[in-house]
Amino acid sequence: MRDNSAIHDTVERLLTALEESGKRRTAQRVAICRALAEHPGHPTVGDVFTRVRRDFPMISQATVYNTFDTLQHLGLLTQLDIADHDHTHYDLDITPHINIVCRYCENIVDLHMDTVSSLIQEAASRTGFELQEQAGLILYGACPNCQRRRATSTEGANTLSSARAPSRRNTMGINSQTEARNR
Amino acid sequence: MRDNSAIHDTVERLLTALEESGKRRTAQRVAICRALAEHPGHPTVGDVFTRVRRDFPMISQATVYNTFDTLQHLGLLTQLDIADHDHTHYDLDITPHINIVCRYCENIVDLHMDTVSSLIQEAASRTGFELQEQAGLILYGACPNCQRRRATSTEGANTLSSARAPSRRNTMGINSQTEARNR
DNA sequence: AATCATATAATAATGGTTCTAAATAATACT
DNA sequence: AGTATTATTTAGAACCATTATTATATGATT
Repeated sequence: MRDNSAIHDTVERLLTALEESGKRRTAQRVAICRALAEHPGHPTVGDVFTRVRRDFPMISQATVYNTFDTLQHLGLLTQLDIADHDHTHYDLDITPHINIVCRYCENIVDLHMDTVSSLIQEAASRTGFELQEQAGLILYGACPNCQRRRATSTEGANTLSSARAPSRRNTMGINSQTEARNR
Repeated sequence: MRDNSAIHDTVERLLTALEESGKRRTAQRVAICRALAEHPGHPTVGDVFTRVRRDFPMISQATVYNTFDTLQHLGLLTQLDIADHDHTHYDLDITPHINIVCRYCENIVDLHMDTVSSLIQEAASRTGFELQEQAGLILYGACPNCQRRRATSTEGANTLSSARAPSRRNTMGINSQTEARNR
């Protein structure tokens, strides 16, 4: 979702779905969908609002909230309520995956694993729930950088160390994305 | 965690940990820990505050917030930020499990599965994160009751139906906690 | 009992999100 | 085209869970 054609495709996918559900293709919605698609990580309403306002100075925050809400109900956007974060994050990746959150730098990393989908299916089977496949599971911990940064202080309890240091980064399903902290 | 002796043990476990960390065993903290242990589900600050105030009319909400915060930092309490819920929930169950939330009635059900722990370990291994084992993963969906209640309306998209109807059902009252044990 | 650090209560402040009503834009209809 | 109708947006107020503040109270220590 980095290069221009991919961004354009994503924007069109969102807008087409909006129109098919009876919503109108307004200039504000186009701008909001574009800002969403261009954002590399897990944007907040504030992130998108700030970006859209550059081209659209009169836009209201409520419009961003409303558009996010609509996209969410269409299943195109997942809401991520992350413990201790001031703002709600959103995720355009609606495939089953894990969002891993660093407790210290608040970065969010995507991890795609086949087992997530089967875990959800088994959970649905055992409980009788209809479960959202799109849900991004959230796990909390300390990222490698913050582990090093805190290496001299006392080791926190109830954490699970990784078996090995990762030999390579940003490969496989790992989508490492540094987000500016919105405060 | 239902009968009196189990509740008492839980309360003592919390208070002992508080004291070992240098905190005092005050009457307010005893009452708060008792209310936590007595609650069958995933209480909010308001739940505990309301309960404690019956025996302790002068208690302040801030005391509940502060005690929860302390217990959380000791790893004895997990914070559950559930999307679209007005209040933050808390969970005394610090074993790895899944919290399944109904989008319609807002009930929360616990599901313990062996695969959760291995999923977390694999995620840690792949990303280099130190991950909290205690984390309760959150999944969203529709509980069996609400599925039936909505059977006549349009089927929502992006849901995953369970393979079979659950063999045993539990009453889905407010704050009911279903314990689906892994065997 | 005096001292000192910690804990609590009461209340104010914060701020993300939601709500409201009026203005505006887009579509449908003549 | 012009008008009616409906959806959308805007601006700002309101909401309310949570956090911060501050004075008072409590408990441990000597």
